[in-house]
Amino acid sequence: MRLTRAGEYAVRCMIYLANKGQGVLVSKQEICERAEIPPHFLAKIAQDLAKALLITIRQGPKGGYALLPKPEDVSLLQVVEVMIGEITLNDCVDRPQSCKVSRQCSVHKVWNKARNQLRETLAEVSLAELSAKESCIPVFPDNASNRNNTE
Amino acid sequence: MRLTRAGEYAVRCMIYLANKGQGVLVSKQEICERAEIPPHFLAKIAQDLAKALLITIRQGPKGGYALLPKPEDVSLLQVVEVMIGEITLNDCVDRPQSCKVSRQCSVHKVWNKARNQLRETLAEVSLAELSAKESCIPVFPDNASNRNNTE
DNA sequence: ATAAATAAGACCGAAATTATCTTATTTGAA
DNA sequence: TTCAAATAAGATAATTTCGGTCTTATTTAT
Repeated sequence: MRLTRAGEYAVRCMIYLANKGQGVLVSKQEICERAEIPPHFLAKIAQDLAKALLITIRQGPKGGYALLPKPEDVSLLQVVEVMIGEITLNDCVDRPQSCKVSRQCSVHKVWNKARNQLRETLAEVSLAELSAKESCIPVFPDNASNRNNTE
Repeated sequence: MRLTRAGEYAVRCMIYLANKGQGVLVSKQEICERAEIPPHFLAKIAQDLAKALLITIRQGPKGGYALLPKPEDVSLLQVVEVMIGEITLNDCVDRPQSCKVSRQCSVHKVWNKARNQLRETLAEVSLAELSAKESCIPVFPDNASNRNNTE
């Protein structure tokens, strides 16, 4: 019960882009190197992010990725669920047929509460907040196009 | 990011046993049939539960499983974590080396909060509470050796 | 036109999951 | 005290998911 690598990479990629600023084009190569993501793997992840309208992709020379919405409009939950689907924690919560009396089931209720809390916690935080603070993704001086990070 | 079948089966088995009452021996067969668990799979799960001192196993004719602690002393979290290990949600939370600056990382902090909340929610509820209410595990009249369920 | 850069999706190996099967071992009862 | 019932213990196997790579196509700056 843990986030997949794809989910982890997607979060790193999005924070890196958020750090550059909305709409700022960044080459795939740069993202891969700085955020330590296998190039071909990022390509696949980026396609999912683009499909979800979280980034735009530009092909050709000088191509790359750019954050589409404003950083404050993208939650951690959004990014994660684009990659791993909606979080349910328990089969029973997702598929009523796997549990005959799901609505009344006491176990179901606990999992449902846990699930709502988890999604809420991840939904509360935006890319803007995450990239403003120190994170696992290295921030180089030349990246600070839209925000200072002097401390 | 969801509970495994093994975890789900373990919960069902424990609730079934809790319904019978602490120390009441129940045959593996009965549990399998009523809680719909593949027999050989339950055998393996039971070994883990026994190792964690949540049940006792009796071999031979008239053998079976019995709940070892009092139902109110076993939380849903305990049962789940016996099967899937300690819940961490994110690699970064579990293994400091996977994240260079884990302690200061803003993403890390969110996952850590989410993880603590999730574990807390699962820890709050005991087998006693779960088996007292309606659940996915069928309760037959002859099972009500220690509690009535007339409504 | 050409070369650079990414798209799209097939492909693949490793690991985890979800079992099942086989061979002990225990134990109640004839 | 033997026999059969019931579970233990661990090997094996099918399936799915994960993590990643590879190939071919498409886009686009120069």
